[in-house]
Amino acid sequence: MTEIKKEEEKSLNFIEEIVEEDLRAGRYKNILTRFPPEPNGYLHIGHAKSICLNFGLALKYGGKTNLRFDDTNPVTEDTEYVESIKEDIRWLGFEWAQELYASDYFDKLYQFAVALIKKGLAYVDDSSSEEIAAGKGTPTEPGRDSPYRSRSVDENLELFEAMRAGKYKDGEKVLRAKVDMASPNMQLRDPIMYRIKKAHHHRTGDAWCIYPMYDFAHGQSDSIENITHSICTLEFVSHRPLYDWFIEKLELFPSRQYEFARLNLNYTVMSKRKLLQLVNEKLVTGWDDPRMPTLSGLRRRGYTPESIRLFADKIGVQKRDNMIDVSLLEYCIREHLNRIAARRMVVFDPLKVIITNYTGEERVKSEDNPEDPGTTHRELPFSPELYIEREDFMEIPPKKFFRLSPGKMVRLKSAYIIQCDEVVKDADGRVTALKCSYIPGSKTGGENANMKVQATIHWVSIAHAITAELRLYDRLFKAEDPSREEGDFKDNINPDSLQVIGAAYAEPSLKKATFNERFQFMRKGYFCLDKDTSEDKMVFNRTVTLKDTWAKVQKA
RNA sequence: UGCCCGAUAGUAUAAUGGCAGUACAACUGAUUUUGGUUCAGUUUGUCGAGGUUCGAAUCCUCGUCGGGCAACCA
Repeated sequence: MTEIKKEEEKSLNFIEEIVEEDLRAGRYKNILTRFPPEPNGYLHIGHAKSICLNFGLALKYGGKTNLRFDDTNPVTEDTEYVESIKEDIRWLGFEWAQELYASDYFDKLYQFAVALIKKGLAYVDDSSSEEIAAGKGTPTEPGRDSPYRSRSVDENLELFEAMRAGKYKDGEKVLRAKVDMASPNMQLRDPIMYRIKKAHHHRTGDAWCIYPMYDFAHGQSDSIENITHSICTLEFVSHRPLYDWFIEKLELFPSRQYEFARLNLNYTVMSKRKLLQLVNEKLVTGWDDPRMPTLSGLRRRGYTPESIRLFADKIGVQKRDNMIDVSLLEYCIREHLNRIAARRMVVFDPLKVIITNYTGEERVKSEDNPEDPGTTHRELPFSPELYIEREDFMEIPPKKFFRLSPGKMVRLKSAYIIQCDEVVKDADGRVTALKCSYIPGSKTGGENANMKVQATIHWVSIAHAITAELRLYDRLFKAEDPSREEGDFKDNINPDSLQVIGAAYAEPSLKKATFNERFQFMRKGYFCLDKDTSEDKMVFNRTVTLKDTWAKVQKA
């Protein structure tokens, strides 16, 4: 009940306000949104913002969302991308009403173009692209009319048909809208509607050699589908008058365009061009490299759909430029993983502990998740030879060091309290082992279980441990805003963004890990199995570290 | 030097002319068999100058700053 109340009290973003007003005024019975990716790359966290907005709006107001591929440029697009995009949207947890393609409308769009020619609102231009660019003027000076601007309707009809029939080479002619070469809005200076591209299209094959431009495809596609709210990013604001112009002149369903600010994340690049460069130049292993901000990368890294939806919800929707702190994303994934991840013990950098007063072997019980009131438990083998984390011991501890040091006691998680009696070193003075004694009865439920010690550390039994490769990730870029730095953005790549631990020692229960599971390696972070796992080697990715206040204390 | 969009703590985001609030981050402290979690608390803000008004983050004017627009890309 309080949950619902909270939901009601939450304020609306500006697009929700528009939708509610439209619904209240009875402009639409139901809303219809669309997510319109171009299938020329993989989806990233920025797209997730748009997906959550478009699908979330429809869900909230009882409408629907179409998935429409904006496939009007055959040279950059491919079905490989279509498939990955569909997979990513489904993974995020959304279902589209219809799967559509701008290329579904090529015939219709051609008819629309003919209609505009007949109205004297479009013309074939023989100018070269350089001439057209020169004729556009600049933002501060008006453009000049093309010499072909006043061709007759009949001539335009004939030429456009010839364009379609393949009589001209690429670049020889274009179809332009006749709007206003002197408009202060550059988008309105007779924008190109169609260009010649003798290229194979991933869906229409070689049926067409002319392809509509974005501006002549997007709004019309929206109209054909009866999209009520066409939501895009801010760089299209200046296109809106053109969007409306085509719809008005063609007398189509009046879809309306609304713009919001795209997501920027610090220490991250988000442009498709730059991400493609990282992949092509092998600076990452692929689109799904766990350091990439792509949805496939985040998925492989161990991010959950819930965490990304939470993130999208928390960042909100506005029109001002923003730079979101990655720590918010990290908060969102920790928030989810803390609730669902099974706790396991894994030693990254082993230091041998010999418990001199313990013989034999036993199994100790440990809860899988203390956050879960109905948590299950597992049994861990305990024996006199253990590994603990090397960083959990210091021969000469600084003031605030709570862990093991000579003469000090710590608890071994879910097992006994031990005391360090002796430090074993090799010839170089490096600590090779610790001789400790355990406190009998200090195990959970024992008579000495309530003894206070300053720390509880994780451990594994050497005889029972299994090994696994661990991949630890850090931010891919050193600079907060890599694309804003001087020079090449790639100069700001963090050389330490990947750290591989070839063989960490894990409790044996991890042998049964599956790809869907999420784990918290206690005191070390959240992990999931990587697809590189094979019969003879398990590989885990660190999704995110735990919050580490000790690390902060150390730095200070 | 044209047109358009925008400006609220470090970062985001509310307050729709009436007490500037929330989250993340940061910092205290409590709890804790994870230096995790949880809980309590602290610090930090309306871009500037005028105007309208009993009252302005909100409306108006002028600035300032940031962003977008001159692809046969989307």
